[in-house]
Amino acid sequence: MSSANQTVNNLKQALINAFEKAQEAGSLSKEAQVPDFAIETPADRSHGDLATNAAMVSARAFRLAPRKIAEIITDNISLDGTGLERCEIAGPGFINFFYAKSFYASVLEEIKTQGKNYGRSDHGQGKKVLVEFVSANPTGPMHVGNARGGALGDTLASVLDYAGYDVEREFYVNDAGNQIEKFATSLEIRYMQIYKDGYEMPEDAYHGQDIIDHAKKFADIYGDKYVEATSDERRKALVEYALPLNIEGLERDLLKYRIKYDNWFRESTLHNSGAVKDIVALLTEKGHTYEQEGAVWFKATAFGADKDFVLVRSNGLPTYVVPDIAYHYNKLVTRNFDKAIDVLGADHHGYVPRLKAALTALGVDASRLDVVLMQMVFLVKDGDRVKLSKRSGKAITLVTLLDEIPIDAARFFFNLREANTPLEFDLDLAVEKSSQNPVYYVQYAHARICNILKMLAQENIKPVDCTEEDYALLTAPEEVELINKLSAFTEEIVSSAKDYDPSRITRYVYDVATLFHKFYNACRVKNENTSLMQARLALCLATRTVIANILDMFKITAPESM
RNA sequence: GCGCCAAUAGCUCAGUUGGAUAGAGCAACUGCCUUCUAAGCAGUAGGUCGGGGGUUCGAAUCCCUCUUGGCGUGCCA
Repeated sequence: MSSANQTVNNLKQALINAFEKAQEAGSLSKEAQVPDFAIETPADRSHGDLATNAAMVSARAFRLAPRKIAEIITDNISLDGTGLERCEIAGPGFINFFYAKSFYASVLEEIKTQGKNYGRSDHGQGKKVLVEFVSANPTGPMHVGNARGGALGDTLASVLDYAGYDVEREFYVNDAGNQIEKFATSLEIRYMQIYKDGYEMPEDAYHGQDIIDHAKKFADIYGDKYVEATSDERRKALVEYALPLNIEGLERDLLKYRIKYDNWFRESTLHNSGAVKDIVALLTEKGHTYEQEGAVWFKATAFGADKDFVLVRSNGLPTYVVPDIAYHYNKLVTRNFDKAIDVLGADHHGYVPRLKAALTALGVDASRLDVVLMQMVFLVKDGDRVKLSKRSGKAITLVTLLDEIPIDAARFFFNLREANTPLEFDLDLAVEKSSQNPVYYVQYAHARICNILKMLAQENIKPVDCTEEDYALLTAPEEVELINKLSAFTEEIVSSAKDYDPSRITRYVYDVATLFHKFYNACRVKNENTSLMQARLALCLATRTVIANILDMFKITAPESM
């Protein structure tokens, strides 16, 4: 447990004790129950390091003015052993607490001891979590939305790992169903166009250049062998040729994006194993389906969804939802993950209640499925939005994007905003090597620290262990604020994991960098006073550890010089 | 029509789950390098938190309502 978290717990207990003591002494009514109160860090740090609203929220219960209660509490509280030094009453009845000097020393010692593990916690209790993200259609190249999903999902998985979950990353390959049929149709027409006239691409086919390229290369290998074959044979051959290439391509491109999956889960396995059919049978067996106009419907409204929906079309083929249900059943029941987390585009939001309804009907606790919805990405170039269009085949692909901007920048920028808000991605800013570019700003802080160490090492000055007295010399506001920030790291990760929101960490590391740059400008590390210099070196090392751990979590490089 | 999400400084966004004087970064202006990286720092200016009601000690935050925008509401995925 981190020292910051420890201190909060200590304070909570000390406050509870103070209430009890005051009640026993008769200063506060014995009948009244102490309500839940909060301990937080004040927005304005000059108010104190920690604050509680305990007096305010219990005003009604004790029928006393908040400030009066605050006085009684502060008279009765003992801060011994809490890591806090003193407290004072302020404003409408806040009680503000100030850290003891030893707190700062303990933070820096803790970071030093834990090193690469600083920030990790057992919050997740080793629960098994499956994070599924990107899962782009293997029928074509990935687009910018997939790039956001990739950065978000991969980083979220890392955050959960840090927070103590047992995490697996998974890509769901839609290698079956209607989309593959459409893929086959597109390939077939492009292939036939090479040899014959009169083949037109339907409006809803895939019009991208990649389909034409596949058809050409296929023709290079097999020539006109499939022109006279039956359409079924032709389509099968084309798909068997092109699909594996596409899937390899996805894997290769994502690897370049520094994303490595534990599993590539094929939709086709669910069809082959009979799992898809079983879902329909199971729901029917339980009496949750009915037939109408030749189709099999699921009574989703009985399980909280807004509408019933079709499971099996009148042509006998299942809709896309059935394999999806089978897939999530597989995640939560067959493979028994405690949690399944899906990172999806926000246009899927209507589909989530339906999937959950089906899981509920199957007797699965649907709260074990959490969906992170991701809003649209707008690419901005020269101050204008570049409109993305998937249909035209002219959309900017993930590969093109990564050719244009550094991967470090992409992974950082896509985690700049919380998932559920539209994201403006400034292409000009992402390539800029200046202070305006937040990823450079953070990396620069890391490089600066490395440079200080390097310069001092040249003068044979090396970091040594510090005593409490050495640490106690860190009293400048810039030093104190930086240490405070570093102490909050573990809690920050836990919050980020709870909210499924890696962007909290992005902002956090930016704040750390800011506070470091301020410290750097205000306090010279190299110093006549050896004790002070060593204490500041320890602070530098601790800062570097935190920044490096976060960049590692984000799979962004931490340069030693820039 | 119904449902989900959003609206905060000129722009892009935070706002610790209802707390203290609403904060950053860009853009604008003014300063700071003979001393560890100026890819940095300090400062000035910028606000009817979309509008209107309500809840209470206290609201950007919760409830209602209206306005505007995005998305969904397929026997497409």
